[in-house]
Amino acid sequence: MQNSKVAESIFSQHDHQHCIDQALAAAKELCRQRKSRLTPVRERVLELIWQSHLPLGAYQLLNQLSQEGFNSAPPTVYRALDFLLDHGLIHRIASLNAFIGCNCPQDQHHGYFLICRDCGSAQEIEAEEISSFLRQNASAAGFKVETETVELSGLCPQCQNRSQQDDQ
Amino acid sequence: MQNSKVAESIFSQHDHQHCIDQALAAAKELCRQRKSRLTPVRERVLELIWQSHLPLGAYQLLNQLSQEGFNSAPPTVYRALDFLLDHGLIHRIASLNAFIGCNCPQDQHHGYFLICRDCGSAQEIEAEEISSFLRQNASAAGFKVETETVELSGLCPQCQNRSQQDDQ
DNA sequence: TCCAAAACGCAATGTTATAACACAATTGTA
DNA sequence: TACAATTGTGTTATAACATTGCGTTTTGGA
Ligand SMILES: [Zn+2]
Ligand SMILES: [Zn+2]
Ligand SMILES: [Zn+2]
Ligand SMILES: [Zn+2]
Repeated sequence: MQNSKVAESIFSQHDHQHCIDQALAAAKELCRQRKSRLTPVRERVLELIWQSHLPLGAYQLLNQLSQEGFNSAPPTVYRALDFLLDHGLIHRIASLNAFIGCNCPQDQHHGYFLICRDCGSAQEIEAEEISSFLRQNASAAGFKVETETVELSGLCPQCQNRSQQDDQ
Repeated sequence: MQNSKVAESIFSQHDHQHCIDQALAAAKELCRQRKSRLTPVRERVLELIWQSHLPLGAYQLLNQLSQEGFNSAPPTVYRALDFLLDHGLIHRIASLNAFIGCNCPQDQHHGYFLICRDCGSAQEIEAEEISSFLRQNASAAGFKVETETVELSGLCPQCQNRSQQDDQ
């Protein structure tokens, strides 16, 4: 965790093609290093997930895949998602049953998310402090944490402004 | 949040009948105050949820209800669950698609959970520090938190001991 | 007693995820 | 290159979770 990208807000306008390019490049490099195969389906699913910062459901991905001539049965997309999850290239958002790209797949980590209920965007936020804080709380109960699900839903800066304007 | 019950670990052996009695009594009192109707289905669903500290899925509840002569279609149990959720008598655990009783429904709060992957028990943990910490982190990104999903999965004290013994 | 709102019964359907098994592609090895 | 083992994919079916719509019953209050 922690490179300069992480701090950038995805809620504001930004060069999203850069997000995509970087994610795809990182994925290819990672798979090369690990001698894992980023097959066409897997790569395409990752691209589809990165088309925006909106978490996508498996069946949304499935629809898009099938329109592109890929085979379109649930196992196809779930297998691709499993692969991407295993390699940390995406995260699953439990409260939405949806999947989102990870912008720092190099280092193993849990995903912590800010999810806007209005525009739907999900931003992954910095982890170390949160993780240590939560683990500290858990260990007070003698509990050994293995996986962490932290998903905060609410309003992003943009949508707060928008709803204020609407009030007027 | 915050009465003496909260700190007690549900992972160790305890007088669980006391948990049940207290939860049911609190529910009745709360509904009385709010002039809400804790109907037979709703009460029975709450009892079923409290039969242990294992989060239960809607269809597990449905099976048990039907064996008791209650109507057994999904909407029945989901409506009861919605009622109980609305009144804070239970929490939904997103990472499990399951429901668990709340031991302090008096005050409105989010549920933070320690979930043992071995025995399946889920313990709700104290909230205020976690909540303020998370909100602080979120507000640094200009994000306004409304709902919080915090679910830590791992090994409870008991199951840590057990797996150590198994290793020998 | 009558009414409106709340709760419930019921059937169908929608959504998310996995099981099981056959076949194809890839990789490492002799 | 042959060939076995592994890994990935196609396909069908089904499990698991959740909601919609509509009509009937119950309930509490005017
Ligand atoms: Zn972007
Ligand atoms: Zn937003
Ligand atoms: Zn108990
Ligand atoms: Zn346990």
